[in-house]
Amino acid sequence: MQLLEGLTEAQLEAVTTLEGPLLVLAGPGSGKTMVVTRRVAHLVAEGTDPARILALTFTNKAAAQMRERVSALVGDTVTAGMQVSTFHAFCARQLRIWSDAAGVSPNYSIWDTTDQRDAAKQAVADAGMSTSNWPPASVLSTISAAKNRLVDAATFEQEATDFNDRMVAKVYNRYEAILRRNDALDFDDLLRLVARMLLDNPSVSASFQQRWQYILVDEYQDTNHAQFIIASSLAQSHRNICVVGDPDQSIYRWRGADIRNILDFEEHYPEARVVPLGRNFRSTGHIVSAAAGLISCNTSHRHKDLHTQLDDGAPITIRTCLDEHEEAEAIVNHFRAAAAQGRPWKEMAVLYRINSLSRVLEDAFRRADIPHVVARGTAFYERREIKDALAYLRLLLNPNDDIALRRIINVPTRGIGKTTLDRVAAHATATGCRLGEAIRQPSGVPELTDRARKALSRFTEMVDGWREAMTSSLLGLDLADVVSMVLRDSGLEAAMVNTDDGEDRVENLSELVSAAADRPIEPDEEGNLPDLDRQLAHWLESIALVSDSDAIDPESGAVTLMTLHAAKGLEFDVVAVAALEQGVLPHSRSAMDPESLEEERRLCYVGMTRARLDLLMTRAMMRTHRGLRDRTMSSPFLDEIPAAHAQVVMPVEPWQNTASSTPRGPTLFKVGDQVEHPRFGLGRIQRVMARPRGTTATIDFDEYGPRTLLVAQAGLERVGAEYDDTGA
DNA sequence: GTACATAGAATTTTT
DNA sequence: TTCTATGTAC
Repeated sequence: MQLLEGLTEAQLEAVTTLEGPLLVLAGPGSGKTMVVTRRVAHLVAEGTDPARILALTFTNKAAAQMRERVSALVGDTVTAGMQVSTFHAFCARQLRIWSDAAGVSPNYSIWDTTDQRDAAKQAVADAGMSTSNWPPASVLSTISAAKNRLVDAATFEQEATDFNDRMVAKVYNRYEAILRRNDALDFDDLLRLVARMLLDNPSVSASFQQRWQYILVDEYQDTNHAQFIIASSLAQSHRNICVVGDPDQSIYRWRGADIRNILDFEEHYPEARVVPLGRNFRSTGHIVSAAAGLISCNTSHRHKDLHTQLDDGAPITIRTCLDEHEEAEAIVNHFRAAAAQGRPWKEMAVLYRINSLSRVLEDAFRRADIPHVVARGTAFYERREIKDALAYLRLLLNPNDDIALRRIINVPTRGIGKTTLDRVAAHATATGCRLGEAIRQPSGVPELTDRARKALSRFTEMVDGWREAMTSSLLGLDLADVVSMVLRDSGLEAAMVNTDDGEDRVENLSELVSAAADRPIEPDEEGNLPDLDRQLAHWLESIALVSDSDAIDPESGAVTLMTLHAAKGLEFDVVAVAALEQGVLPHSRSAMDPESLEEERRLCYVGMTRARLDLLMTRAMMRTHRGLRDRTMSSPFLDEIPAAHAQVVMPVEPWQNTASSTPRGPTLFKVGDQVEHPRFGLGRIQRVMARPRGTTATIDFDEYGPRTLLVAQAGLERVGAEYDDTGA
């Protein structure tokens, strides 16, 4: 049978073990995706009803990929019945279906990180604490960790022993109250409430287990406690649970991932079959050995090393550069050389630890005219006008969502300013009603001016008008109609027209309308089309759960720039990992804690193992961060890579480049001079260096940014008088 | 009530 | 560097 062809013994075992608990330990490049998809296809081919299969992943992209690959094997009529979903999307959907059992409104809002921070900030203030001593973001991360362990506010308060936890407990209580009052859930709630429901409600749990008889969990090493509870509850009776993962690729500890879930799988399921896939089919020998050498420095690394039967290939390159600009240039040149040998751009990627590094790299690729995309799927939905539009829609579904309400009640300005809102809010608090209700009764608030009352009434009429239009079967609106109606009536669109970048914004808004029109409409469990409210809820939900890695399009024909986290699960012919510096990779925030340092090492390992043929690792000796230029120290990880597999490249003539060391001789240029270049136009010299091929100057061009050129060949002209200030 | 300016802070990764 | 929050002028 075709499904079982060309597999190694281990892979075959993983594909054909259909019943009972199964742990697949899949090293990078070990054919994990192929094994998983064939196993699902095999399950269906053996007569399992696809509707009984539930596959859970971490990203939408992984879910889409799995659905696609299984379809390719068994046809999409079969996969249509299958549930392939991310944990969060699965939970979000189940909570709308089982809202009564879970104790939430079916129209609940999902609050994103910004909304959460606003709520936490308010909670800190309500608790009488100062937001400077208790930064909302840090309090939130403690709360998030508690939620992921299924510890609610009351339990957290009971268990809080030290001062810090006791203070956080006060915030946690109030934060939860705010969420509840607003019919809002944060990301952690989605998992937590489903886990709680499965634990506490036997009939719901039974119904879930009846419905899905085969559970598959991808990236199991990254599951947190809530996800563990969900997966094990689902498999409780039939124990048909297959988990796939690799402890060496666990990189989400900071988000509550508990590596013990995968390490202790055999304890939870003593009858489990364990299939290690350690042979790498992806990368050439030097790359595999370099990565294996690095990961062997982790004390948590217990499994057999990765190995390959492919050729050795080329050693990896470890390159030290002078600064981030030269680093970006080195990567560009490296990629250009690979392209000259016939490698397509889409088979190349630059990986970095922190998003802020993308800028310099992006500039370099743009200047070099190389097609490139930065993986930032959430960027579109973070634009102000889009967030505003979505807030209107959220409010339409959930009138109790104060954060949405406050965001748009005066956008565009309609005379409902801070004073008015404060008065209404004070009144609402005093009378114990919600803000959303209070603005509907402006006459009940004595402090308001007539003008403010009128403005509030107009706002209410507008929203009510939309609701009516939505429920009117006569109009027969679809979701895209609703979106454009809101954009038009709210004045959001019209207000854009006169702003400086108005055209782009109007375009973004119409893109949002197209997105509403193009979104897939899934029929519900009974095969009926959901009503407009439900469609809106599903759409907003899918938007809330978009991630950066969702934007990666393998067919785009461009170099991909992304974080190391976003790169998990992907592979490329040529990979550059940038900024291997102390404090960046490993990140400075991991320095205190040995376990975090190990996670940074795993992150580096994940990055290295993305490369099939060619791996470049770079670091800069100087780097500008938050506007400050600093010397850097090399990452300890570079020293842990076995020398036999790496070729080390150092800068040719470092440190002849300070302002005082202007070379003597025929050079007419020195640091700070304004010069003109025939192609790049005006710029200012930042640096002059003696290099083997002649004197070079690094010039910050007004139009093209910094470039390093050979003075003898560049045809530079000095412009204007000499300046005393160097402008730097 | 609104728009602009200036001071100050900024946690890395993400559902 | 870039964003945000707060204060000031209209």
